[in-house]
Amino acid sequence: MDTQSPPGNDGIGACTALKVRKLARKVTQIYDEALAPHGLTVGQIGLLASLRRREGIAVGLLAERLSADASTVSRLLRPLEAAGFLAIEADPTDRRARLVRLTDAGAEKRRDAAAGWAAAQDRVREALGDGRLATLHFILDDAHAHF
Amino acid sequence: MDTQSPPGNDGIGACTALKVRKLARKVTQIYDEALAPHGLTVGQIGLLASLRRREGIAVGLLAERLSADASTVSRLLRPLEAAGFLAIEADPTDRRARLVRLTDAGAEKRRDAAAGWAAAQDRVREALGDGRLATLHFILDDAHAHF
DNA sequence: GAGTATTGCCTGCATATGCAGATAATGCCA
DNA sequence: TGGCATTATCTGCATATGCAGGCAATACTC
Repeated sequence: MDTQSPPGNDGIGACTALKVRKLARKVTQIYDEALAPHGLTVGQIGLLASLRRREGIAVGLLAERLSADASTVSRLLRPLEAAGFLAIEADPTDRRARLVRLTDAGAEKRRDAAAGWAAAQDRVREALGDGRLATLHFILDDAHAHF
Repeated sequence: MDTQSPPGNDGIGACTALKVRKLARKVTQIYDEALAPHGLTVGQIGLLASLRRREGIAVGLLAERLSADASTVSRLLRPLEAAGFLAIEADPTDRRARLVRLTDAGAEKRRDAAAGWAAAQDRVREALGDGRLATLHFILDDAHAHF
């Protein structure tokens, strides 16, 4: 036959990766749209949320927390530093490391943007329903624990 | 307080977008690694799986099926066409449109790479378990129906 | 049939993302 | 202490991805 598998089939129409990637594209749009008025993306919010004001965190550790590549994080920092939302300084005890911490402006921006984030979160919650969303989170957390 | 929300909290640690994106990055790696010996990425497999040999499909319709932007699809086609896996020709009835169809080589490559795809799929299945994976698919399909 | 709106696709621009390799600073061991 | 492995980060390269805008072809309206 010359047919591709219809969705729902056990062929590639049931590809976990494609389904997850598709949802990732979609939710990224939803969150970014809601956050656009605040001038942030969902990735940037996540990054700001991983920082503290007093204690700086090394880029590598930050990458680990975000489950992203250090080089990716390194570049994500640039615009946020330029915007004054975070400060980066060399670790006095290890001059290879650069410690990243939230500035007051960053903390304010984070609080400020939380409303947009919550709106997006609500929109997803409404689309899926409380139960489904909770289940999804549970499975995602579980998956992250297994990989 | 100056703390970021610990994971699992109702703060940004519970961000659906970040969780989904993180999993997308992870599964992409798993599938791409398994497909690398076949010279394909998971996105390319998905694209090939959406094509037929006889009937060409317009780029826009293809993009719609893949829930991706037409410009993205347009560019994804390039290397696959260059590799001879798909053929693109102008639609005789509408010269704006370009019809994409699978070549014999493309069909063979698709069959060939199916093994790698299945291996990745199995790896994810093992990590999550049959039940969780089925539930995840169900929720993802449901989500895609709601957005 | 001319003028306008719509459609289909592509290119330019921008971000996200990861890998491999380069650099610099540390750690370790003879 | 010299030399080598390790670590932390960054840069270059590549793909994925979307949006805005541009071009060409088609459809619609009067």
